[in-house]
Amino acid sequence: MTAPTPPRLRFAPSPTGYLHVGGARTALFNWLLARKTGGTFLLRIEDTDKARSTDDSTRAIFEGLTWLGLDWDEEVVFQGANLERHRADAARMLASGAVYRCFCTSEELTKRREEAEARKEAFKYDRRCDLLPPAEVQRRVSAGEPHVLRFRVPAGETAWDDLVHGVITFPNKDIEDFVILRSDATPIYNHAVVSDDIAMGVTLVMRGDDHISNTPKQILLYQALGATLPRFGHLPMIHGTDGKKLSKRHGATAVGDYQHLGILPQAMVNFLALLGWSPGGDFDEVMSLEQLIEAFSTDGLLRKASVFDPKKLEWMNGQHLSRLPLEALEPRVTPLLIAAGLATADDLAARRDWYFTLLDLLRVRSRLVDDIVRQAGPYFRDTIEYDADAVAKQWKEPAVVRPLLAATRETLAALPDWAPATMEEALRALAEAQGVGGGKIFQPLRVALTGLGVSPGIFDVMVALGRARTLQRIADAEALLGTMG
RNA sequence: GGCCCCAUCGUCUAUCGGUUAGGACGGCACCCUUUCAAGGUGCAGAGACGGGUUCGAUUCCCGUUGGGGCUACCA
Repeated sequence: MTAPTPPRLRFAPSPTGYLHVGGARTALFNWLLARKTGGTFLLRIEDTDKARSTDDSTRAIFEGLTWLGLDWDEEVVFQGANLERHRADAARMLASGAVYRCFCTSEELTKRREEAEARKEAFKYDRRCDLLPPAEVQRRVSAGEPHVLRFRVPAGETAWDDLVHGVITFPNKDIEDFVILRSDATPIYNHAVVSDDIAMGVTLVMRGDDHISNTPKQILLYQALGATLPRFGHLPMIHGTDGKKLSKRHGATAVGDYQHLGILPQAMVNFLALLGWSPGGDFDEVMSLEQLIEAFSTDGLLRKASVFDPKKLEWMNGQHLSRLPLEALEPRVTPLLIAAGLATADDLAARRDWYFTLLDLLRVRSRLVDDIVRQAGPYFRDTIEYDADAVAKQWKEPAVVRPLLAATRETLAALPDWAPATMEEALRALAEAQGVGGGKIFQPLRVALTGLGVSPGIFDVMVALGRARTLQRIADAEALLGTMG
């Protein structure tokens, strides 16, 4: 036995959209394995389709990976920059006889394909150009006739021991002589991938299930190029709730969408990791990136496609929201608070302790980062808005509520200190003196202080608000109630 | 159509031949409680079907059915 060499892994997205959650999960598994084994995680942008590739997409991929915390170890490789090597590799295979020139135009091919389909036959390139006499090939090449390079698929079968599926075998007769170089001398996907993976020294190719049928072609290419085969592993797809491949019509599918929805990167990564992978046995599903690395193993990779459940993602996010150290949560919330016009960076920095206490209060009742911001208004604004439903329910009888609030205000104003225990004791005593239950005091008070029917515990609210503002809010409410009676 | 992959509660999963088939999300009920969350407890809910192999199959094999992917001079 030799000591296992740490693998060189890569994530190779094409910049034709945004970073899809499926792609993000593929990247994550590659990254986790690299971090777990001391291997190397590489990033390659497959921009050979110039018509569809955009700089925006490339940027979205970088931003998405960075947001998720998936860093890559070497300089990003842009596939488009390797054109000359792709051509040289193709030329080598032409020289060795592994590929041949094909003069069939795509129009002809399309026509033949349609005819075959009309006859309900499976279309496969018939190798007619491989049968051309060498002299004719020479003549047409000299005449400058456009042509592609096709790989001559040998007889036999192609198989590999897939990291997640075990042995997968394809009879070569089912693989057509595929194009590797277009007539404009640019490489086709499979060829560019193999050429680059060889050049980058990739030893383990982990990618989506949808690439299984590309793998035998790529293996043939490795062999024709005389290169050492990497290990292959095919991850199951992620489906929408309807069981179909996740796509735009399922709603948010880009990781950027979730970032904007208020999902934490920790939660996204945690959720994605558990889609198609399980550490096995009993375990706490809420895990940090570090814990994921620790627990990760290719043994736990599943074969079945999984359905993306936004509900569970939200739950997962709520868990992370509550468990994250406040120092780590703060930078996720602060920009949103500032953007909402509730506070300034200086203000928050100046009362950091107060701010952290408030965050701790609000995050328990939040699933999304935005939920925190949505609840924060009453603690920052000078004036509050009254929720109509809350008013209708808790201030139903102004003539009763108003004097109770006045008594509450006076009781609070007379308190020796501004501590929850003191407040509770005094207000419960007040309730008893008034012959009402605590709720009759607390609920209208909540509306007076926050304008809302729901909030953190009322004493926590008063501490967060401070004595002056609390008393002022109650006085404001009394005045408002006076106009309602 | 051809080739390939897949198959445990609605969803994510545990189980590596012997379990009352366990957990999580979601749902429902209850508890806690000044509201809402959080938390706690409980309930409902699964081995697609048919053959084998075996003393014994969710688990191994074959078939059927169902789902998915690929089938370009896209990636």
